[in-house]
Amino acid sequence: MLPVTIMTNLSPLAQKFILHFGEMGSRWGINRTVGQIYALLYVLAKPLNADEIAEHLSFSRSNVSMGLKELQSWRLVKLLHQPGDRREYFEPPKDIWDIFKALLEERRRREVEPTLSMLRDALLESPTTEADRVAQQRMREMYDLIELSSSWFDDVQHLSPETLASLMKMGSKVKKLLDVGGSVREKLGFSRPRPGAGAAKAVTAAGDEASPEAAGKVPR
Amino acid sequence: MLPVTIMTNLSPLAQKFILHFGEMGSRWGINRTVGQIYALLYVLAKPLNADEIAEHLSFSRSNVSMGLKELQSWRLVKLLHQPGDRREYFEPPKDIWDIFKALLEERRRREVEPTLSMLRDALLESPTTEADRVAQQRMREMYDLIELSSSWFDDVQHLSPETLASLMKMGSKVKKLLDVGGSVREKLGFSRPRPGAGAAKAVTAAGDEASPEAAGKVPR
DNA sequence: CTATAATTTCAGTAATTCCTGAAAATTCAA
DNA sequence: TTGAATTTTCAGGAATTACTGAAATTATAG
Repeated sequence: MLPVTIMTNLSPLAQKFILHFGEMGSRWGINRTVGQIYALLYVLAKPLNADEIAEHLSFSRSNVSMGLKELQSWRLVKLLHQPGDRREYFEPPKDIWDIFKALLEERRRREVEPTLSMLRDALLESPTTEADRVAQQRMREMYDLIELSSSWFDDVQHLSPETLASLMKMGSKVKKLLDVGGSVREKLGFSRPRPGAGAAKAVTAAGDEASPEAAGKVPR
Repeated sequence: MLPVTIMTNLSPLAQKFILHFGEMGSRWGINRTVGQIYALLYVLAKPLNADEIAEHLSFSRSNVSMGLKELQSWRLVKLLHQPGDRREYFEPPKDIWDIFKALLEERRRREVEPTLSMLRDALLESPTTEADRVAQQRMREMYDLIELSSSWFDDVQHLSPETLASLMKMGSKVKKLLDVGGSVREKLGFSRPRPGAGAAKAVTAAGDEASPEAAGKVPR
């Protein structure tokens, strides 16, 4: 383990960063190679072609090719060309917020959408036994929560980085906004939960019944 | 692959759920076994002991033991005892919100804390070359963003499920609260960003400089 | 205590995932 | 077109991770 990878032409600082991303890769659902390629592009902050990457990290050319494909599927690197150079160059989106959003979006798509879809199917079946009735009850709790947070995420994702940053800095203080008298909230149209936008379903725990059109695809 | 696992005494509905969690396990950073054990405990909605789990899923007893240890480390199952029974029983937290929070919390601890810590170290070093100066600049952008979202998460995590659900249902409408005249915001003490609570640092992109005490451990 | 039930550890093997080099496919300048 | 430059594919071996059964450890009823 840790096969003393030789990284040519990289400062100790950059190496530390790259090795860390390699090691964390497995926890993040990408492999060592992919993590290191991404980290390299990120710290060097300039477009590199596949040969340069292979050279820096001592990976085979084909490994780099596969890694870049993977990174592109995550939308974590973009392909570009240098004038007068036939080779493909790669770099991450320059705004870190774009990277952040791409990461969360892709993760939801791969890690939660399939489960949501499975749950939807399972909830459409008619339970025959008591055990299945209980099972569906549990699945509905899970479905409601995932659906709620998923569409919340979908929603705030379109805010500008500045707005998002402001909201985050407020932290749990947003709670107080819910507490201020109804006047402000009514003005903003909070009398019923999130009208319009085909989004969040009712949360079982919170106990407020959704309006018919908001109840969505899964019958209750 | 898919070794036609025989699951004894489980309805097709439960089986579908369990198999899905097994398959998704790898994407979620746990393995098939662990995913299935969790799913089993979740759908059956009653405490089971290790032998029962092994029986249901056709796993070896030792595998179940390891899987349960893993699930406990994620705080996704709790150990309990049945009166007059010496064996250990397991069940997930009954409130789905607790499960949700445990999951996010543990994920942050394993997937982002180490990176934050690595970045902190890297930012403490004095860059010698221009390349290192650039590298540190990139690392700082990453550090600021992760630190911001991480402490935001830390913050809202303590809200009650009901409050969280309300906020989520508002979705991007919270933005409007930021837009209403300064009067309300001043009342709530938003004149400077998140005073108190040792939390969010400045966001480079948002361009507002943090006050000295908010700048935190990493010198700028 | 002792005996037995229950759980954990761990070495060995099975299964999976990763990585490489060689060959195939694609692209594009001339 | 042609052919050199570039990228992709993929079979096979390397490395890693998962799983099992047997042995060791721990817990507790008697």
